[in-house]
Amino acid sequence: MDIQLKRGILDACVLAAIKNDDSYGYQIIKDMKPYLELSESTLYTILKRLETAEMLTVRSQEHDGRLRKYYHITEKGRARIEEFRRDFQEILSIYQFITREETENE
Amino acid sequence: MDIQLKRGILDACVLAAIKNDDSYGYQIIKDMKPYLELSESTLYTILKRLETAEMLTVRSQEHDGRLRKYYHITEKGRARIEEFRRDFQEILSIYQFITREETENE
DNA sequence: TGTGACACATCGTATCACGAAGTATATCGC
DNA sequence: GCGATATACTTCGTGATACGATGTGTCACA
Repeated sequence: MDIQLKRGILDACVLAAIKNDDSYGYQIIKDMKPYLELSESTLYTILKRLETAEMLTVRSQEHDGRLRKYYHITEKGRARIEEFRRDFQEILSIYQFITREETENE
Repeated sequence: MDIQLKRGILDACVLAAIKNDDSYGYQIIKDMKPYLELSESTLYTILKRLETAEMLTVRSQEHDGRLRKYYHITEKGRARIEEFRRDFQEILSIYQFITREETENE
């Protein structure tokens, strides 16, 4: 998948991954894998950014002697998903523009 | 529109704007305006990049005493549009993932 | 004992959209 | 004739950001 195309959906995608249940980095990667592959360095960068933007909150919790950081979506985060949904409607009309075939003899 | 989301479609969009007929910078901006606003600095950067990538060719031509650079799409350019079309199918399924509502009581 | 899964972190790099500013010509109103 | 506006292309600097490489540490299993 083209990197530039990926860029636009990553934030919304990560937020969507924790939309229903809190989750942690490693799990998020596994959940998204069927749809979209992303490396750990990329994900943690995104999570940090979303935290700074107050779209999610973090809580550390030990699990089998290993640290896990659970991420919880905020209202701002949900709003971000909604914004993505709206933007995507525009994208769809641009997609039509890009892929339309020239009809008749103009 | 979110810049990151825009990034992914810009190249394909510009190529689509010259897909049927050769065109020049100023005209391309006007044609795309109903779908997508972009500044001159952005467009010319993209055109240069697409030329380097051999997705289009350029020919200078004088018009009313002013220089115009006409851009012509190549086979590689058309292939790029096709690639976009394929990638977009993936994007659609990710869109489903992002926007799906949790059903029943899980 | 070592290999692989789990889990998170940091650093450097390359890509890229865009605003700002510049150059130059043509047209139109006053 | 003069200023404003449209046409047309260019260059520079900056900020955002995905990702590979690399590192830290734990746990399970053979």
